[in-house]
Amino acid sequence: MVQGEFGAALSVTIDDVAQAAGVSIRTVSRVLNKAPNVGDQTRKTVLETIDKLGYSPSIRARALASGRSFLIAVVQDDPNAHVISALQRGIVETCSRHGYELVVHPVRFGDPEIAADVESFVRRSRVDGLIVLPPTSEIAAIPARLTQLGVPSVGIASVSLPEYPSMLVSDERGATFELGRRLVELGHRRIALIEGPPHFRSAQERRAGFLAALPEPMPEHYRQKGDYGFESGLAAAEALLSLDQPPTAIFACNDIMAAAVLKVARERDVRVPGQLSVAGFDDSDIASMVTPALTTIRRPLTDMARLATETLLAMIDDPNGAQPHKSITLSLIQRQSVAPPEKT
Amino acid sequence: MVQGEFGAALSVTIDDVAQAAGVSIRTVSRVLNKAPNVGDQTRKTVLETIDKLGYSPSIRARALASGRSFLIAVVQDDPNAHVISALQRGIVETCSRHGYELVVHPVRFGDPEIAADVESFVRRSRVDGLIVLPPTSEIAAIPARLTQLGVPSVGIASVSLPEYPSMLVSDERGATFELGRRLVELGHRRIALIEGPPHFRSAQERRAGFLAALPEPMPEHYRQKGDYGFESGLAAAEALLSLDQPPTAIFACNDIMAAAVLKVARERDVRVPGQLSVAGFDDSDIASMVTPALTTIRRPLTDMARLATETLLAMIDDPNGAQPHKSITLSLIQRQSVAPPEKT
DNA sequence: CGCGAGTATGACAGCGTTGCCAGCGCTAGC
DNA sequence: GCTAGCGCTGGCAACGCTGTCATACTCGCG
Repeated sequence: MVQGEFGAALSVTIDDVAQAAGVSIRTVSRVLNKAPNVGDQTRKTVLETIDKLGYSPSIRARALASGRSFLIAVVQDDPNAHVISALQRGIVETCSRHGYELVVHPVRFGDPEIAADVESFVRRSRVDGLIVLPPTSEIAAIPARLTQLGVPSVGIASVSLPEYPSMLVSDERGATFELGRRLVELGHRRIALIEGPPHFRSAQERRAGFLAALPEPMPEHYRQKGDYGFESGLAAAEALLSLDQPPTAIFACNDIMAAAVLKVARERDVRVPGQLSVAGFDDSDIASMVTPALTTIRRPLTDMARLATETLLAMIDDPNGAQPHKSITLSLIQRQSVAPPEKT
Repeated sequence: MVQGEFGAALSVTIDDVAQAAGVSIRTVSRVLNKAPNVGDQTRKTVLETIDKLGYSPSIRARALASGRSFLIAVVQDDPNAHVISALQRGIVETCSRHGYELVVHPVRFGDPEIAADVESFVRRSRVDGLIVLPPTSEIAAIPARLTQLGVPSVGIASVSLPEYPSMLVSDERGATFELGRRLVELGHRRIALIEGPPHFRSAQERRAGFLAALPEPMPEHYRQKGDYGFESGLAAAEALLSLDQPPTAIFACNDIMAAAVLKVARERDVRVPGQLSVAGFDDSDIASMVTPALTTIRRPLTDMARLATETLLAMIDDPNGAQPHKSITLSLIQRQSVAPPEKT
């Protein structure tokens, strides 16, 4: 057993510490867990010994003995690196503040076995709780199974699912409503929409909020289907800009498709925002990199992740204390891609 | 104890299975671990019982008993969501094929305590091995400590560090050399460079390869400092395009800065690729979303991650079998932002 | 001066698995 | 016919912690 703090052997155990400090392992354990009823002098001696031997407790053994693994997992699909990465940042940060580690478990949204897959993952890894990211968080079967297993979970989504013991709901509908109203206020009347994948609840929310803000129903040919991918945005933009009466404003349900609109507009010499206003959703990196910079809607992803994680850890600490679903208001980021329509 | 595959209690243990199958727990364990010397009939009975009870072994207990946690970790900074996410995808995929889970441990590149932080993380979590992503993989103190602890690690970087028991080295220098030569072949003579952060080895490599390809030394005022961020790209592009003799080609050391060049060029009505060719590095999502689409260099990130993970798992299985460092060749992706210079 | 209550510590038994070794029955070899 | 050797199985002791309960000691109060 190597001595000294640096490079101490990985195999220093609680027994070594107890022996060196002249106390029982139970007392060392108490010090480690900041339990009450330890004498000041004893605590001091133990801490010094721990330091001297370079001991760190084995999370494995602790897990087995205490029934808690100090591991939480994040369940994610990854259609959008920007979103995942911002969320992960908030989760990990909160985890490490509380002595937890984060395990990532990617899944595929379309997989019919997805709930079974998550269940088997939880059984194997024995994580203490899960955070489920969108769009996977829209699948009710997952929280249903987790609750049945007695494993706490928090979902982050745009709609509230009763199956989740706790959720963080971002009000995407409200935000797109606000965006829609803003376009109308600016004087736009020929307003078009590029939708997200129809089986995503978030896409439905964004559409519903936006449409509700318009003074009259949107004509069918102004509603284009998209799948959040760049190619689909290109196709939709081509279709819209080829119309006899092209729109003066387009809301694409994410920034990637909005970027595609900008590209098509540029190729066709349609001036943005003069002839055409364009708005996106997500405030991803590209929103400020394209020309003109995109007006878009921002979700405070990292903060949401932090909040979700705090909630999850609270549920783990107190399995009975109910955690309410919380709603998050989003903000409209105004940049250069939206302006009043030019007079013709 | 609930019966049936779906929703079986989390607390079915190996004892329950052994009892139900009429064998000892040791035999169940053997079946679980695909150990030899188990009778066909016995194995069949045990497997059926496992299935019937919906049993899955506790990774925690297994970790304690076997000395292996079946957890590996990825150490990452996250300057670039695209890169991290592509790498993570490859790692996780390989992990789950081999029954491992992935723990993420984010760090900050500039943190002077970074090696100590990683060490303490490893001690606590007792992961079986680590994959270190760039740019953190350029810090030699990290593999040095890990090796001392006896924990296998694999680094992914643009340069080979002898401290790593195994590395995956992407030949960024070779790739930017090729890009430089290509620009020269096209007839460019006034060629400029926007560098990455000087303390990143990758940035040094990209610069060195590119400069080596040019027929003569690059004038100082054509070499602009950047930090891989969009803002720094804007500033560098402004400086370059304000020169009396502006360059006819700019290589920005990542796509984000290259996108910034495009934005500035557009604002100044500099035609790309006619008056100015622009190249980036990474082939990130935005490379194909900007107008014109960027010529850039692609690292096969997901494949690299898979390979690194396979290597790590092999090292875990056989701690003595040396794993050589491997070099990866990168490919030049030609899009619309590069063309021969216009005759003047 | 005795006793109850509170504080500090330790002994012991798990937690759910695997490592190690012993032992069973059977076959092959002399 | 006896034994060595092999295939299969089980018993027991870890692995490094925490939970629970017991114990020793201290203090204050009637």
